[in-house]
Amino acid sequence: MLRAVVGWEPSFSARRGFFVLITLLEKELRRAVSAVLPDVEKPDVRVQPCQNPEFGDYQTNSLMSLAKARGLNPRQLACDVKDRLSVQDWCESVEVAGPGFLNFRLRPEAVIHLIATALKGDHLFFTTQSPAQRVVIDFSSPNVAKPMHVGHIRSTILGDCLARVYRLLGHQVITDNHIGDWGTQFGKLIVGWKEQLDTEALERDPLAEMDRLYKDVHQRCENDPALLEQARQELVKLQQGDPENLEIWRRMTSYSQDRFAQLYKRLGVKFDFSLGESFYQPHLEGVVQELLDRGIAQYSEGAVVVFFEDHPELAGQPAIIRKRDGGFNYATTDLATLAYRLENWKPGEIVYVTDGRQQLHFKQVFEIFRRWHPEARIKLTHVWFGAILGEDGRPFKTRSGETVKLSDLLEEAKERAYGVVSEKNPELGESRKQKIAECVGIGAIKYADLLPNRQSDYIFSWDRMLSLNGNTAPYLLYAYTRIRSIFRKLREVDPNASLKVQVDPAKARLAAQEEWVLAKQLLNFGFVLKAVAEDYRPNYLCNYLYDLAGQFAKFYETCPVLKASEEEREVRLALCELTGRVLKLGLETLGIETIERM
RNA sequence: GCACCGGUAGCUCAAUUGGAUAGAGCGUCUGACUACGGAUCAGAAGGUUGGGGGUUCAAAUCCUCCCCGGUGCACCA
Repeated sequence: MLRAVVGWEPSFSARRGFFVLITLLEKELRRAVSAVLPDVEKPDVRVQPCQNPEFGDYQTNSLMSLAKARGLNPRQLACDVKDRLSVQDWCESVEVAGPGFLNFRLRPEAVIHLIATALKGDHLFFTTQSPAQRVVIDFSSPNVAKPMHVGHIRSTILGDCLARVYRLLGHQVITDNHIGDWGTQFGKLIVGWKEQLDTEALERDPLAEMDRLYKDVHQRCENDPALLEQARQELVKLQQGDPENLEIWRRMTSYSQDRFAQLYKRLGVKFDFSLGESFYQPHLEGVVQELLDRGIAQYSEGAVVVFFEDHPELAGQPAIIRKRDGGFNYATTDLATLAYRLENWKPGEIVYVTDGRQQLHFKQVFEIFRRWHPEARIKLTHVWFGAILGEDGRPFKTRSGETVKLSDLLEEAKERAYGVVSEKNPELGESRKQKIAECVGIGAIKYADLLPNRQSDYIFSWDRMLSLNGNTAPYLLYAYTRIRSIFRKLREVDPNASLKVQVDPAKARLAAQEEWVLAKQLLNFGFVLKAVAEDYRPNYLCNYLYDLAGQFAKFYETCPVLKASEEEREVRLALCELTGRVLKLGLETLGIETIERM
């Protein structure tokens, strides 16, 4: 590896597919650590960008924890490892700093090389992960006969985003919408349907009509035991396969699915499967019996229950898998679902995206499943999120106190975005304004949802999410349109300019500070995508894109592109082009569509 | 009562999970050549990270005890 540098000739060809310098450095560091400490198996070494450019471009802190764990002098270890490193292809210096940091300073040639190869389309600063995994992502899960509301939006947007990230990184993703299409609510719904269905209203807005029926019967049941009993009877008949009730159920499901499909289309969300709760009904009896047979479950107070007395966190909180009346509940369904997925799809991981209130439920289900299938090598992950609150800090509701329907929310987003676009850019044609409003409005909602740490509650604010300043979808979309505008203008300024931007790595220089900073930010795209996948946290990507857009804005202010000399223009156009590509792909990965003008 | 999650600038949120000087936006104040889209950019002010104690080279982050808030805890999903 050590060799004289006579004209810079990268050895990347020997490492095809590695376009993330951090990954290369980590690999080389692991090799060096193993050389210094031969008994360390697969050392856990992580490299990250320096937050303070004075220290360098990348740093590792891992040697200090490694030294600590082994009672070594951390600074000495850092020096030893440094001596064994051969990273001169990519770094012009490696320094030991402080108690044992290792700081790397990148060679400009290496950065230029990555810029040039990215322009050619060889990569976009990330690599697919290997080995590829098969991942099932379970999200959205609306209920039949109820309108989707804000409660579903985070699951839908977060789950869709995670699916996109995993796919981008080369994993095989199966998305499955576990629709709530079976359960006790159908007793009341069928009573309402038979008694007072308004067919016109049903045609107009089926979910609103079914919601009305349910609420009406539900309310009357409060002080009408006879009606409640009637609802129970209808439910029993449905469960026993009564043709009339089954037909009503089918129609309700069908109406709901149509309506869900409209919303998903508007949101750009797709599912590979929509296997609802009803799909698993035939399996539930067997699940309970098997858990009883194996001694995992037992009878208690007439119900079938699983206890976790030896489990510190779950002790005293049993899970019911069959009710005293013989009915099953959602724990049973989730267990049957898990078994089905394991057997038919053989995934390496299943990710459940739901709100935080279901934490206990999934802990129980996962624990039962591990007892039931101790041999299964599968990672089960509950990706949970906090609530959406109104500006008063209480659960997000309409003025009249109703939950906000998702379709209304999307429509309002579009209207508000339309207002902003019309004000800023009144000369645009009507259809273009409509298109922009749709993109900006939906994008703003999605972005506002993905930006906060998913585990915290967040306050929903139209003004903030639609602002053109700050960390918002409109700001990022605007940054993208400015880039596109440069390329439109380029053809006016220089009709002969090639549409395909290229740089000559031998001649190109990142002379200005702003160019250098921007280029290095581009390089970190892959690092961030990986972090998003590891922690199931799209907000890392949001923050990365916001930083990228901010660094582009500074570059744009200080480095003229079209007015620059030909030599300068080449590399600046390259930075514009690649920033545009990363912004576009990054936003797409968040589920947000980009536009050329706004 | 038990369990889980949170408390960071006036407000809304970050902080690559133990790293170097805790960062953005809004709001407040001051600036920027007629400006490749000003829907922008630069700068200032603003902090004992709820409080105490501990662990160590290093703590918003880990341990412990309090205070405050949210959520969940046997037949709804």
